[in-house]
Amino acid sequence: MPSVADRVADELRLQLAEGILLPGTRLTESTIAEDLGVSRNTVREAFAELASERLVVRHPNRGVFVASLEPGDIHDVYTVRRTIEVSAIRGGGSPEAVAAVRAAVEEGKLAAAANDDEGLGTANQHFHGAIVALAGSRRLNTIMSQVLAEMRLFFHKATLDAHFYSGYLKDNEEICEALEADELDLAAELLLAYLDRSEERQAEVHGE
Amino acid sequence: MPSVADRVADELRLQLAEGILLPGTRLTESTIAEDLGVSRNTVREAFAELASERLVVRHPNRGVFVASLEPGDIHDVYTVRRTIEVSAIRGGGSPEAVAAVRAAVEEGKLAAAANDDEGLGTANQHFHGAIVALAGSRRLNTIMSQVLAEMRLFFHKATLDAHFYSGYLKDNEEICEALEADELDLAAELLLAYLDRSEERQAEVHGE
DNA sequence: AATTCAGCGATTGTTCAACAATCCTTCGAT
DNA sequence: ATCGAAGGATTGTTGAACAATCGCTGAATT
Repeated sequence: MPSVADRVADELRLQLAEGILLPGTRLTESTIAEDLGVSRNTVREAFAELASERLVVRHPNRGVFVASLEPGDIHDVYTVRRTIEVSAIRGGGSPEAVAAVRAAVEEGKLAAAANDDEGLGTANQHFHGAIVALAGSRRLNTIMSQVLAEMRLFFHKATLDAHFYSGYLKDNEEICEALEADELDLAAELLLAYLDRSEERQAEVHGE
Repeated sequence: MPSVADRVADELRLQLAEGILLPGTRLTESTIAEDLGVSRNTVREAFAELASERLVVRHPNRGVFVASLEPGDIHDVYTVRRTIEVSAIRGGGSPEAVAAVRAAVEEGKLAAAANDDEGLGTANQHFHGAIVALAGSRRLNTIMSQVLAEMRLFFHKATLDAHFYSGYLKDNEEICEALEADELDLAAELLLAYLDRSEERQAEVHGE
C-alpha cells in the first residue's frame, strides 16, 4: 500500500544504511529512475523525503549527494543525542519500556557471542532507540530514529575496527542495570559519559 | 534563487501561520497550483516539504490536510519542548546567546506596551527559540523551529483570549534574570514550571 | 424506510515528454 | 598558462495524460 515514492525512498535508505552508497556520492535522478524503473518525478519526491531526514543534501541545480558529516556535524549530532537520551532516561519509563532496553542489551550480547559485528551495531542502535522510547513521545522517537539513520551514514568508516562496539556492551549493561534499579541519576550519568566517549572516538576516526 | 517549490512551501507556511488555513482544511493540489500559478508537480514537492514538518498530513489517495493536533499531540509537543528547552538552559550559553534571550524578553515588553497581541506571540516564540539556541546546535534549532511552527497551527484558537500571553511576560523575565545570573538550575526549574502551566492551558483551550 | 451497491465524478498517484536554466567541462584564443 | 566562450549534461519546472482510488449519489432491494 505504500506509494512508489516511499518505496524508492526505502530502497535508497537501505542502500545508504548498507554502505552501498557512500557519503559524497552523487545521486543522478535519471539513472536512479532507470535503475528502479520509476519516473524521474517520483525519484524527486523520494529525494525530498531523504533530504528532510538529512540523509541527502540538495545542491541547487547541481544535484543531490549522499550527506557527509563534517567534524562539526558529529558534535552537533551528539549534542542532540545527549539532550534527548539523557532527558529520557532521567524520566524513567514504564516497565515495558525498560524491558525493551533490557532486550536490546541482550540482543547485543547474543550478537557479540556470535561474532556478528553488524548485529552488534544494530543492537546498539536498538538500545539507544529504546532509551528514547522511555519518554513515550512519538516525536522524540522519530527525531531519534532520524539521528540514528544519520549516524549510520558515517559508521561504515568506524566499523572498520571490528572491536569498535565491543566496549559498548559493558556500558549498556551498566546503564540498563541502573535503570532497572531506578537509579536514574546514575543511569543518566553513565549514559552521558558513554556519549561523550563515543563522540570522542567518532571524532578520532573522522577527524583530520 | 530559492526554487519555486520552496516559495510555494513558504507561501503555504505563511498562510498556515496566519491562520488563513485552519487545521483540518483540505488542500487540493490543482486549486493551489492554479492559485499560485505553478504546476501540480511543484505543489506536490511543496506538500512533501510541509508534510515532513508535520504542518500537513497526507492521507494516501485522499489528499493532504492541514494538521490538526489532538490532545495527545499537545502533550507530545510539550514533551519535546521540555526535553530540549530545559536541557538547553541547563547548559548556559555564550554571552551573545544569553543576550538574544534578553532581547526577546524586551521585544515582548514592547509588544505588550503597544497592546500588540500578535507581536506578543512572536516575541514569546523568539524567547523560546533563543533558549534552545543557547545549546548552539543547528539540529536542535531546526527541530525547535519546526515544533514552534507546529504550535502556531493551534495557537489561533488560544489567542482568542487576548490576555493569553500576558502572564508569560513575567515568567520570561524571571527566567531570563536567572539565566543572566548564571543560576541555571533555578532557570531550568522556572522554565519547566512555565512549560507545564502552558501545556495545561493549551489542554484546557483544546481539550474536550 | 433503511440498507446495499453499482456507477459516476473528482482527485490523487504516477508517468512521459518537453524545454529553460544552470552548471561543469572542454576547447580554443590570447 | 590563463581566460573565456561554446557544448553537453543535469536539474528545475511545466503540461498533459492515464490508472487507481475515494466519496457520493441514486437506484434497486429488502
